[in-house]
Amino acid sequence: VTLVRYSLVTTAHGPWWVAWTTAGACASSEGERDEADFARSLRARFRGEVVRAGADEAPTAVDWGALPGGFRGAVLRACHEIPPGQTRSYGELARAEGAPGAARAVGTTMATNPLPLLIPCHRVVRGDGRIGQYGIGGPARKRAMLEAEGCRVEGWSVLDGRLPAPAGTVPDR
DNA sequence: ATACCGGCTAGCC
DNA sequence: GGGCTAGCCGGTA
Repeated sequence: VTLVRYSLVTTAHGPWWVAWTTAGACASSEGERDEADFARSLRARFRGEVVRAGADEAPTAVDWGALPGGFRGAVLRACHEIPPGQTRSYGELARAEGAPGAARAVGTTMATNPLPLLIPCHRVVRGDGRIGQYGIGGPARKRAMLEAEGCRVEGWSVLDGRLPAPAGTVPDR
């Protein structure tokens, strides 16, 4: 019987719902979403109590046990390590997992990211530098997020995915 | 088993 | 640079 708490947190990329267990964050959703809808989805996914808590209690740690394992879990962990202001390509993540042809599967994994922002799937772009797709808000949102983190972007492409994050770059979440 | 489906890529105009 | 194609792979029905 797990206790899941949740709150609406203010982030550098707007308001987001975040839910967490004692181990860390376990679910997230865009802040525009209806609260009852989010809470309902939590009750469907996790057995036990779901209660609202204060935003200041929201963790930055991830409850990896509540997330998918296997290939997807490994890719999510790799994505989690991409620093702000940097990007990696779908193909790079695939190669890092020893599955060099699985770029497209990485894309699918990003599209079903259970913790957007905390697991920064917006930092995963196409191999040719183009921004690629983004589930919530589309490529325009993805571009805005990358720019907000200090990535140099021209048109729909990132110029350098490995620039060090400028001073004052906002932390994850 | 088997047949799709996708936040992709490499190759070729 | 752009546009198109076939190939790719993990996940899901």
